[in-house]
Amino acid sequence: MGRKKVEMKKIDNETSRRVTFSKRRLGVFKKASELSTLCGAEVAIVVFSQNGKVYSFGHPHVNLIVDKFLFQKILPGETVSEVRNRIQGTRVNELNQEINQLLSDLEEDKKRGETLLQQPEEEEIMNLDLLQLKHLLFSMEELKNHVINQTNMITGLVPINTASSTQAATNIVPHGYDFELEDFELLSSCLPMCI
Amino acid sequence: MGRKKVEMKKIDNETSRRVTFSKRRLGVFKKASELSTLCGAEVAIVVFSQNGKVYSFGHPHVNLIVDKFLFQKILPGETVSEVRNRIQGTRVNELNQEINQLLSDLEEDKKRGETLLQQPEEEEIMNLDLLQLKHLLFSMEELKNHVINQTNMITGLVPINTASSTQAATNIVPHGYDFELEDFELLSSCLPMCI
DNA sequence: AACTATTAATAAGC
DNA sequence: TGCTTATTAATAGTT
Repeated sequence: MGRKKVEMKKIDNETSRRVTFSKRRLGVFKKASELSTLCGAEVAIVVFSQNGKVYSFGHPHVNLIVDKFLFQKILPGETVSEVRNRIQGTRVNELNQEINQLLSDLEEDKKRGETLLQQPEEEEIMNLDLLQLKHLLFSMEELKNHVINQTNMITGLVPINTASSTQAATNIVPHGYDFELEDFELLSSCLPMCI
Repeated sequence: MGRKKVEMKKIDNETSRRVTFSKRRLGVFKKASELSTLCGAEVAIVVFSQNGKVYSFGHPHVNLIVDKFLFQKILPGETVSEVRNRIQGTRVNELNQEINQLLSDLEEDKKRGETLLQQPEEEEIMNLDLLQLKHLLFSMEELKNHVINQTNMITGLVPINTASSTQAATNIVPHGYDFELEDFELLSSCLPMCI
């Protein structure tokens, strides 16, 4: 949609890549807001630039929608296998896989004969998430205690001391130990499964 | 971009609203995939239709990016207050708030003199998230034990029995008790804060 | 950051 | 739901 038709491959020139990123990112956000307004839908978008800078958009709010996304799969009284079965049949995964497939096919076609230099990108993400998994142990202890304490305040029970459990978590993972990737599921895949 | 310019307000006719939703949703996904391809960015989109059906898109993958989004804020050794300060200055929130503000303003303008019947929508989401917060207690226990057990398997320590902690969580929340909204932060706001 | 020549998305119709 | 076309909207290249 401009002076020239653009090839659907990564833009080489860094300057024009940045400019295009800014323009199109805003474009996607605008389209998303229109979708939300016109159709009464809830939309959340998270974008990471190549430099790792994050941009997000959400209506009514990113966090609300991300929460809903992470926990929608859990229904009261549902067993793990029931959840798995239900999720298998959802159109989400179909659509997602379909589009990712199309993307991959397209990229494959374009890359014939080209040297591909942006391979390590996905691995970096995995490593980043793994690093953060270590923090998850602490996070979960803290969050759990927060929820428990809030609950107890409402129900009038005695609050639980957070110090002990945090200490416990500290002892579980030897400092400096690096996890193996295949031993963990990612949080967003794992959390909804654990009922 | 069609035979007629469309007003930026919710489409009344349900049939055409659905058609537009399908078309534009795909449009947004396509734009997102192009952004990803052209600029080497990572993009995740989650859309909930008015009927609560969820559609998602992500490159490299929705879950990967959502994880990264939830946990990006935690850096090794960073304290809670440091995280809070750093997040305050991030451009994410600025942009997000800016666009949500524009959206709100636009809707406000359009709604002058109209009866607004879609108010309860946001409240529904809140209630849904609250319902699921109850499950969070169980989820966290299970996830914690999963992570701990995996860790112990690697480090050669004795695995922990998951039954007892799940039982403990069961006792904390009296069955049928409804939490008060203001007593909880949403998961995606809360988790990254708990170091 | 603004400006246009073009392309791309899509509203309406079938 | 899918295809077609008149039109509008997004944006690539330029300044």
